Amino acid sequence: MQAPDYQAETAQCVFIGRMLGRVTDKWTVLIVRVLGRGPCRFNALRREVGEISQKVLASTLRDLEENGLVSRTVTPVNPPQVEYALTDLGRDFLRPIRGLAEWVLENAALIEAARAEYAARAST
Amino acid sequence: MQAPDYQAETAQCVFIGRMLGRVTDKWTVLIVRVLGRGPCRFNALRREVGEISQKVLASTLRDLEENGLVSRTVTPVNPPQVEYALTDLGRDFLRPIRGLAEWVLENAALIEAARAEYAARAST
DNA sequence: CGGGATCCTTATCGATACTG
DNA sequence: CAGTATCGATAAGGATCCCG
Repeated sequence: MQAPDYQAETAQCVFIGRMLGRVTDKWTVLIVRVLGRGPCRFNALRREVGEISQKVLASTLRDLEENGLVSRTVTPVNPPQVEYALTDLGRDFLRPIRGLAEWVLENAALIEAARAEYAARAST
Repeated sequence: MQAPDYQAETAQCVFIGRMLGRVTDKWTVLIVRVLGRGPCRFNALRREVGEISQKVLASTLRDLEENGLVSRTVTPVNPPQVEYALTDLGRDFLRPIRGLAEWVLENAALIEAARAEYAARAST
């Protein structure tokens, strides 16, 4: 027997899973981290982040904006200027992300060891 | 100018991003959560998790095993019996995951509000 | 400079069928 | 029961061109 709210919990987890999915793709973490150091414009962001196509950067930024983690400020000058920055929510989001990041870093050796052992077992 | 270890930090973040990617697909969180309640066999796991194909379940479990978060114990009886369980590392991993989950739940309303506002802006 | 539109290439997912 | 193998659909990612 399980707790009565098990189904609700499952629904929550699906919701969380979706949010995690939105938030944890390959690039989101990198972008949030760069923006954590201060506002940044599109192409500057692109250079800082590394090997990302503008399409993916644009769509990732749209997602972040849609979820309220990033703000987008257009200054209508010539040439156009668009600044991206973390919102309060986005800055707050750095906290759990850092928690996860720290965990990964702390346990990187264990994970690598597990992977090596797994590879060894597989090739035997 | 930036801190001298910025490149290294970037590499770290790419590593973290990869780990996050491994760890945060649609199903991983759900599976880890179910296993957090105790060991479970393949088909039982499949029923508990919900709408998942055995292919995806199998490959997700392989990934988790490869990263050392889940153990796989085969008991050679008839019919075959395979138990999956969290390893110590996997149990420890619940901590940051829960941190993230809590953050998502705490801020779900804000995120939904941001999404609603964004949608409203877009349709205008 | 900051993207949108398009096309093409790859992973990913799911369903079905088959094995020890 | 616990998977692997195969196939088709679909989504994600990248490259390129173009426009305000």
